[in-house]
Amino acid sequence: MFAKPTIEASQALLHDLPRWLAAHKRDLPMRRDDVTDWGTLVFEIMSQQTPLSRVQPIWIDWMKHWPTPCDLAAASSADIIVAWANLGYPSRALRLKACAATIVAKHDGQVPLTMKELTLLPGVGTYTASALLAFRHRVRIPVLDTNIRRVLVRFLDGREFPPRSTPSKKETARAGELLPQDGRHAADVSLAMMEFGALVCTQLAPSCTGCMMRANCAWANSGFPKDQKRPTSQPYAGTDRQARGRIMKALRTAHFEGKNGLTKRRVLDAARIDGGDRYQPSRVYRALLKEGMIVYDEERKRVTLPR
DNA sequence: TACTCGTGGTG
DNA sequence: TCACCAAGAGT
Repeated sequence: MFAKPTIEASQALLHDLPRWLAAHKRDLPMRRDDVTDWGTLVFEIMSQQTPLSRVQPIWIDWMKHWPTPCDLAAASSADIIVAWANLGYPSRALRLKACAATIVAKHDGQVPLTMKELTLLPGVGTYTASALLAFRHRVRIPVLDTNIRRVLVRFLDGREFPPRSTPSKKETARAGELLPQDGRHAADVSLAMMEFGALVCTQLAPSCTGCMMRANCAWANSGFPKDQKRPTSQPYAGTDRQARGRIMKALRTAHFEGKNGLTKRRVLDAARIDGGDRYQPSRVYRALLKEGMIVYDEERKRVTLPR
């Protein structure tokens, strides 16, 4: 299922790709050496399913306001959700605050540096933990994001897409075995594969013409076979997610403008969208309350972001 | 395991 | 125009 690289393929992955990266590397403030562990962790969580171009300005502003876990743990949830702005999946903002609180409570304010401790933090999964250890601390550990997985299965296995939505143990093991022994070099290889997947070996329209990896690419050498089942794309228009987004945007705007929340009626109106069913507004409203994303003030009769 | 969780750019 | 996409995690 998961092929080992040939000598030539290994050479391409371990030497050609890092060299390519050096020539194409962007000077991102999130990658600078003086960024703290916490800054890196914030960046990785913001980057989950989110384009870097959208993350960069918000991350810069965010780190000025809340440079340490202690700062964020003490901040208002409402301010945090407003600062999260249009990054999407705003539950990540609350998880990031919970993550900060856990680091303060259980790790004396210092970001822990073991896979076990990291993945126990709210919002931190296998990818985020390994990315912090590899890119910030040069630990030799496989980093399997969607780009690296796609690059590896195309280049080594001749498949268009990874077989599962989440990496199996065998896939993770193969990715770990092919890394160079030196941690610093290994991190360069991972970052190069990630960037290469994002810029060249893309999901929809890879730039295979003139690709520097083509000679050893198993996918190219087998004629670019199309995968039968493509990754499931998620509809959005008319869904609960869109309705939730409308509510959160209305409350972010109200909070930003200094208003004391909105009436429940206004909130339910905001949730009415084309394609939604008649129960959708109240359904998503209740869900957001339950998740702690919004709060209802009984006395003032106002819906607000959580304090 | 499969499903749910936003948002705005893009070909 | 609109389906598809972008450094995953939680349940």
